[in-house]
Amino acid sequence: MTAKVEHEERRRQIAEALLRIADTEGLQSASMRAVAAEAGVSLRLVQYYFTTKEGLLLDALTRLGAQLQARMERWIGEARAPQEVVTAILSCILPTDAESRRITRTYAAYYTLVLNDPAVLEKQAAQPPALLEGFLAKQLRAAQEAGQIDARRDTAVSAAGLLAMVNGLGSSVLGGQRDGEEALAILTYHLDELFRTP
Amino acid sequence: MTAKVEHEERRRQIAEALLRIADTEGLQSASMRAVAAEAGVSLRLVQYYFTTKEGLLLDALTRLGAQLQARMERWIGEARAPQEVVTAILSCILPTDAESRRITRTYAAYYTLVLNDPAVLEKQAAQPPALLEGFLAKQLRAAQEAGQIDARRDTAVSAAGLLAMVNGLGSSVLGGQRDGEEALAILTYHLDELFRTP
DNA sequence: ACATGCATGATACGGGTGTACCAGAAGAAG
DNA sequence: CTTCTTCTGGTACACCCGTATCATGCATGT
Repeated sequence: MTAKVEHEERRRQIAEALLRIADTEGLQSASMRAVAAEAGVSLRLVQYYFTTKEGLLLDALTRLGAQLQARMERWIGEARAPQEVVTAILSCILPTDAESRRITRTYAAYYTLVLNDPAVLEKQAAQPPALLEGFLAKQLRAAQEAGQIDARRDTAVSAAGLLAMVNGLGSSVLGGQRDGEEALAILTYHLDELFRTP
Repeated sequence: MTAKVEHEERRRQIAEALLRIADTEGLQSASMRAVAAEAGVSLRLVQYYFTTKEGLLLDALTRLGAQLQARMERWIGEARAPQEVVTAILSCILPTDAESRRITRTYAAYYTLVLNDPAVLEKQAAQPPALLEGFLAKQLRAAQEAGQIDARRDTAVSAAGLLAMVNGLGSSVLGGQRDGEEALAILTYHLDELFRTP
């Protein structure tokens, strides 16, 4: 057979074309024909590799999640101290550079789609945020036990609040209300506030 | 003539039909025909009162903004103390009851639309958040001068952070990650944290 | 009473959508 | 060499979209 790698490679090529369109023109502009044109293949091929549009959307979303996770791991790097890890995770989500801007924008595009699609994408997409929040809370707890955070703080609630804040900051950046630098400054301010033992 | 009030009444009726659809099925399902059906009028009428779809979208967005502002003023009520005002404003945005859920969902629907429409809706929609943030910052500053907030806090940055957090919390509620009560709890926790003089 | 203008209804048009169908290449298996 | 599976291209279908057009009602101002 013509090797399975080529098959997967094609799928990747097409799915990434979808993501590119979702980033630049929004998901509603990502028709099958537009994706095919962007990927440089025929409409039939898109149909062949992903039978339905929903399949394509789902696959692309999975890949987007993988990209974000890869970025996070890259940003964490060799950081081991909880404070550094938390800072890395949170600030790498903010749309400060081209890559994060792209990822955030595309996620935002998917967000609206998920809102009005009962639960089709639910199982696929609803887990990362919950897992991430748990991981974050664990890091904060570790920092707290190391004496870097006031013992009276509730680490779980703090983690949820920080994540929500980063999310909201990202929205404001995408909406053009402020730029990435300002958003990052706001985040670091609150992180400094948290990591302070009186 | 048949009185201008009827004209405006019709516009309201149609625009609210649009908002109703945007809430329940998303903005992408709000076609002219669907809006007409929802409002119980003919397609031609929708065209007549709002010549173009963009006009309808814009008008409905303006009304949505007015609804949110009315809700905020209602929630502020007779509260005058800065802490109460801030708490009221922030918590009334969270999707905890039917009305706020509706408003938040509809705003979210518009958000994606604004992201990929260069600047058509910009002037119309980009001002409220900035104004609100300024107002919030002013309230925090007042509370700080009254000694209810640690003097070392940066009120402007805190206001921005809180607003972003509420925004993010709203998204998580809409996404089904947690319910309104939990979100409110997270918000109150951070407010209590802020309004505390060591 | 008639003409004027606003309000409404029915329908048509061009275009874009997701998906289905049919017909061939190309290469492996017998 | 033939046969069969995997892959690719072109095209058609039914549907929905926003908008434009034509025609009619109906109340009013003179």
